[in-house]
Amino acid sequence: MAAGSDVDGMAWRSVCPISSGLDVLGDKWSLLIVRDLIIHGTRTYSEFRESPEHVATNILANRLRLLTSLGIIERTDPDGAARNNAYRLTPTGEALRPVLEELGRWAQGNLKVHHPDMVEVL
Amino acid sequence: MAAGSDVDGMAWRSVCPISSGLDVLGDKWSLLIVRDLIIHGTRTYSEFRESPEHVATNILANRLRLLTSLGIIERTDPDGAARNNAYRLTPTGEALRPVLEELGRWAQGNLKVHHPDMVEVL
DNA sequence: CCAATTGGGTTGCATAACGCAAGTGAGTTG
DNA sequence: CAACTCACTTGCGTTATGCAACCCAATTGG
Repeated sequence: MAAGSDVDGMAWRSVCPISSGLDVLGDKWSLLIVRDLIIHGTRTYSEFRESPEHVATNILANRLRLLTSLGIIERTDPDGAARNNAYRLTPTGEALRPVLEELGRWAQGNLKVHHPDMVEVL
Repeated sequence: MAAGSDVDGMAWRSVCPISSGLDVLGDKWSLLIVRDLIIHGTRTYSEFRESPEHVATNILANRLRLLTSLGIIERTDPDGAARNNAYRLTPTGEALRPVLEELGRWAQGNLKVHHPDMVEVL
């Protein structure tokens, strides 16, 4: 287990759903992976790396492993070779779409004052 | 500037609103502070500390400063003494309610399998 | 059929963020 | 006016992040 991101090692801070959602998704990268999959449908490791935020490869591999173990994403061909094997959202991951929509809407409405270059997407 | 959390030091990773929202709120504590204010209206420093997730005091002070500098929260009496001075949401902070609602909804529908003790709130 | 390339990672190490415990200092209470 | 809160700050060890380099199997080209 080289760099384990095991769902069984997940430490839940409380019984609150919001807190638990943040235990899983409360970092700067996980929801960006979900965003890319919502936009593109499927995405390979290299394609994730080409997104404008430029995630580091170790972080990317770690998050893909974690999101997979949580059932949020899955490989398009789970038995296939590593090469050319893309990721896609599971229904659980697809269910995050409203969260991203609200977050994007909030940012567009409330962050332009601090970040004027921000654009419209989704 | 003992432990500066300045909005001018904010590093935006890209022009994407979702990415920018995560630049601001993409950690395990900021949205929990917003949650407490949505639930309780106002909250003092000590009250935040009593939430079940038990945030460390330095992190709490840092996030309160950051959220204040971004205009997401404010002090109820900005000119008053530090003591008994509570925080509340600004309209920008209040606008995060749908984000938290969707996150909570998602967690309740999709995380119970990993975290059976999770309860219903909001 | 073999050398070079590409895709999908892992590893090492420096830096930054987090977490805990203890301390500080102004305002309040007894 | 001494003890006690409250709202923080500080120090320091641990964990996470970020960067660059490396690795190996599967193609691809000659």
